[in-house]
Amino acid sequence: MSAIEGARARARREVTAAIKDEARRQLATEGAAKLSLRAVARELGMASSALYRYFPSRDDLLTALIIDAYDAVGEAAERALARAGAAPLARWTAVCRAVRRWALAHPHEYALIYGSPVPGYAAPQDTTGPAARVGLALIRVVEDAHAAGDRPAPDDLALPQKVLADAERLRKTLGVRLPAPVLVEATAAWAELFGLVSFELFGQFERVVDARDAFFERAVTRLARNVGLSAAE
Amino acid sequence: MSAIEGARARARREVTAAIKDEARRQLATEGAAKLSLRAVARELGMASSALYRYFPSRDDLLTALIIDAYDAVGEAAERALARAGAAPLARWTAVCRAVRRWALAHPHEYALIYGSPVPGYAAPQDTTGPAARVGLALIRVVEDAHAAGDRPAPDDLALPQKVLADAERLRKTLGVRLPAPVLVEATAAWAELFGLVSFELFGQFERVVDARDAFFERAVTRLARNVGLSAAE
DNA sequence: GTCTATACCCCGATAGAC
DNA sequence: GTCTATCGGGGTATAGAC
Repeated sequence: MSAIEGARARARREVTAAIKDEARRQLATEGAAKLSLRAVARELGMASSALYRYFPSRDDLLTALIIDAYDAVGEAAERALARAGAAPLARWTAVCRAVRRWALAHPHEYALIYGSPVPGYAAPQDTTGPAARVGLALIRVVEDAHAAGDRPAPDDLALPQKVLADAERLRKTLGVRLPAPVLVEATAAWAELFGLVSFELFGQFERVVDARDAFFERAVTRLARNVGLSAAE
Repeated sequence: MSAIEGARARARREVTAAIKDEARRQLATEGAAKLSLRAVARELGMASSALYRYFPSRDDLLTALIIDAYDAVGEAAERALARAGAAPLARWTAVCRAVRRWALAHPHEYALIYGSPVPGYAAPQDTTGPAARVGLALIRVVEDAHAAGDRPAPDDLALPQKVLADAERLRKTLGVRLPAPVLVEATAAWAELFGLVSFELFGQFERVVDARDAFFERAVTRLARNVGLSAAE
């Protein structure tokens, strides 16, 4: 009986995976806005109505793809961090590079999570955890460097009360051990990192930046400096 | 005769404008990927086939919307610059603020040009001119500041040959009078600025950054410093 | 330049048989 | 859990009359 249950569960997992794989393929050709259960079913040789046993609606399939994508880029970032050495700048660069590499390898999944919101689709709460993973990896790098000593953080810019309040809240909810000004700087660097990647992926660098690898390297080194990690170590 | 021609031309311009207005409205509810000539025609009380006299295909309408959007944000940036005073940092911030303000006021047009590419749509060459306007406004700020003296540009980061070559090419094609390292830094700041705006508009700051205005202000001040503009002046 | 009509496609979601 | 059939929409694009 439990063997049968196991077989059923496995079959269900496999079909679910096949549906998501095909949906990801269609993300590339049609885009998230036009993701269609019928087209997925057609390609899989199933009746469209059968898919509703796996995903109760189109939006649920979309949600699954979004969570998977956040998890994939988050895992890429975390693995890069685990493989990196001890030098703070090298760790920072490793995470940034991993994000860009994943994005270049999965442009349509990247667009799904970091591009324009899909009209009519409202992200459920379940995506926020996976969505935070890259940011947390970056914070961890800065945190470690900071814990290892010195690094007075170039917080010579004015820091308004409200921004400070955000940072303090984040410190608590995420358990970050980092001075608020540094956390603010890290948050900005997080957004700016994705600005670089998005511009490259979404075509803004066409006829502007050709040496993409080297340009990116240089830019994230600057971002590292903004959060208090210097090259000289 | 020429009065008739004038009337005809005016009518054509007006209908064209009405089509684009309605299309922009639909951008908001359906997104660029689902922009539909039929729906536009229906809303305008025209037969769908009549629209083909104005835009030979859906993609041509899309192109018109894209060019308009680039021109609108570009003009917002340029007007902000024209109104700004002489202080380099203030000028930089004014342009950044204008971009963000326009984006917040026109989120769907912003998504159209800075969000995920529309699948199956290939941007024609005509968009590159308008697309460059914001970047050029930013460069002009740095250029003026640089021409006004000092500002040794913190180019203490390594600058590979290939990146230098890109910068030199840009210097020539755009007629920029700026040392290559500074131009590289400005290009990165340009992408990073839109990273900040996109994260805010596309929902990544949800439950992360609440004090959006102040956070943005602080972040673009940092970007200004990255391109060699300091607060102390 | 606008219309109707048409060819030929697409979709999400559900009902009910097996 | 899969199917067929169905409801009730949607779309691009063209032909040909006016």
